[in-house]
Amino acid sequence: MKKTIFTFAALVLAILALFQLSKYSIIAGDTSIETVIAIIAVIFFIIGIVINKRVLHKKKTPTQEINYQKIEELGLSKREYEVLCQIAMGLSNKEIAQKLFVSESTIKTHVSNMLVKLDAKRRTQAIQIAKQLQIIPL
Amino acid sequence: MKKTIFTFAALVLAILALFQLSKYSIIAGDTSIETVIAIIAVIFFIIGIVINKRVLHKKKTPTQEINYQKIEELGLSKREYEVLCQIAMGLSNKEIAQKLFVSESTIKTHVSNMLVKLDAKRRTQAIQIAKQLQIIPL
DNA sequence: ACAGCATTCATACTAAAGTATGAAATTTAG
DNA sequence: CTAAATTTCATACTTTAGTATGAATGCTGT
Repeated sequence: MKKTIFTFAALVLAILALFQLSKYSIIAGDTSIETVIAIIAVIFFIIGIVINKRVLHKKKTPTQEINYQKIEELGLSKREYEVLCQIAMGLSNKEIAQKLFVSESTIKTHVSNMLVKLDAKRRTQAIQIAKQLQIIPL
Repeated sequence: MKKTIFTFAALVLAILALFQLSKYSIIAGDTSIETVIAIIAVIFFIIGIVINKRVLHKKKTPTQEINYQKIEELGLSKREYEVLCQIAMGLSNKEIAQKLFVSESTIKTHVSNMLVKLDAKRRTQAIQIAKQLQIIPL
């Protein structure tokens, strides 16, 4: 954060200095107005690009947003969605049952209902569809 | 493409007009040099940001690079890798067999060998591991 | 209170996935 | 050319996945 403030301050000072320099150059008559304007234009053009790049780089966290609205549209219940996520993690029904502290048959019920709602024939297809619909993280 | 050329031409004309305008304003004496420079600076700053945004937007194709070296490290054969990709697409063994014009038992063999090499217990886990290793597209 | 939904579980069944083993044909690299 | 690896396929078997049905419990909104 300190670095950001320092950089910003330095930038402002540099710009002010540039302004003064350009003014004196024009008054002194050894530089045309067009040249000064062109230089200023190029410099700020570059500054614009650099700052934009910085900003975009900051939010370069490809955290795939989850489409919660889609989950509701599909009518997926909380439990069904939990099971779907565990399936995507590569767990078996038995493992999911242990993780969620329920019986395997319960998981089977959830899986079966979830498959119908996602219009999938297999759990692997459910994973594929869920990723496409962006309802589970990549 | 025509739109790009037209936009670019319009931009250049606008800039030239701006230059002339600023020159006359200064000569006429009803605008200070500082003001003109400031306006130019802001305009080019914005132009820089806009152009940068356009360029970055073009290559906004997050085409996940596939780590082919990793595939070799794992000792996955061409066929095993093909099968892995089809599994990730959500296909069953039977469907994969039809797609690759071989018998289902052949696919089973490939799957079994692939699972060992990926150190996975199930095909869903294989998908998960393969994504982590970036050997299949997201 | 009660209808509706989600969650839980069981049993019984079918289908798909995965393992093990053996073997033949093909490709590839030395 | 030969050895090693790949690809192919089959059979038999075990395990996991998925379907169908029925039922009990608990929560929620009207």
